[in-house]
Amino acid sequence: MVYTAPMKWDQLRAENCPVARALSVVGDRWTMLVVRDCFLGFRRFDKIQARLGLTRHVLADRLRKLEAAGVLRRQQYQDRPPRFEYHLTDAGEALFPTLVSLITWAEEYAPSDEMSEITLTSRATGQAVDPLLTDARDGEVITNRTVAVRRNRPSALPD
Amino acid sequence: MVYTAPMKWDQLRAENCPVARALSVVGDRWTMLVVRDCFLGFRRFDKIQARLGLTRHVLADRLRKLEAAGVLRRQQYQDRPPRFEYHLTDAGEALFPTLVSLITWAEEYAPSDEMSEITLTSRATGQAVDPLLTDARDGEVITNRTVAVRRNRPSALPD
DNA sequence: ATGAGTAAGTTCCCTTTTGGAACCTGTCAA
DNA sequence: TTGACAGGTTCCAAAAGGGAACTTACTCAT
Repeated sequence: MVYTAPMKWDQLRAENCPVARALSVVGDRWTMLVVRDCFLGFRRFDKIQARLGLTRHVLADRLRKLEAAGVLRRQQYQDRPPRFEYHLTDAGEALFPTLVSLITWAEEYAPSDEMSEITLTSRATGQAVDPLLTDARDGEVITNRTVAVRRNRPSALPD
Repeated sequence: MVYTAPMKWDQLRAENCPVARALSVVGDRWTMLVVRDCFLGFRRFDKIQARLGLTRHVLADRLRKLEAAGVLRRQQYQDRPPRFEYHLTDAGEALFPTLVSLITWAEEYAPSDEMSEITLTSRATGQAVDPLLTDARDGEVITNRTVAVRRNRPSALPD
């Protein structure tokens, strides 16, 4: 068997596959939930920790990594003692479609008996939105049937 | 402080938030990479293990969980000894927009120096596609500026 | 018939990560 | 001066993960 170097999680960001690189930033168990709370407007350590129920040092670690990855920006809102809020950067806000696609998937394939805790509404009309992934060039719907994920050569991964 | 029950990872699927429910299925470090390989047509244990470099018992565990979640379906392709392939179900194929949004994000915000290992091309034209999330009702582009993520009451999580 | 190869796991041991709880620092208000 | 608030850090025990070997049940070339 032709053996190619295994992909270690902590060096995933150097990988050539964009999926691996994205997951090296947001692929952690808690990270997308932290990002969700930032989109919901929760920006402070204690608030996010209480909402998510993760331990404080894991949250501190995730916030550091998200800041290092350029997804969050730490913004001081008081001196003495210095206190910070975590704001989404442009890169962080660009995760919105990912968050939306997770919501859309769960509403259909992992439903809850109760009413969902969050909804997506148009800021212009206030109406619920119905997210659909399309091709910007011609407006065609993007699904696994209409679009192919293809591997390019050369790849670090086995065929 | 009003304390609400912390969210344990293994009971995340019972949560009321669709993001949490989606992540209880695909929020693991390796799971979306397994799904990616299924979209690329890699369906067998050894192949996926060699490509991802994760340990065999972790892969076995993830495949079991993805099957239990209805994302993958185990399909026997030979008897004596019985051997199986892992195929995406409808729920699995419905993760395509999530995968695409991760790819799109990484290409812009976590670029690699080399050419990306995978690309998205139209099955009809063979051309590269330019994914864009829109509202199916009126075709408006969905971003954090045009669409609000809102919390509904009642919620299990603190305000 | 013998040994190597294929495929899909399981088992073992050790390291890393996480969970849970307490502690620390600086400030303000009662 | 005691307590609350905010954002961490530190400690220990438990859980998850990495690495490698082992198992089962075949096939195929020597």
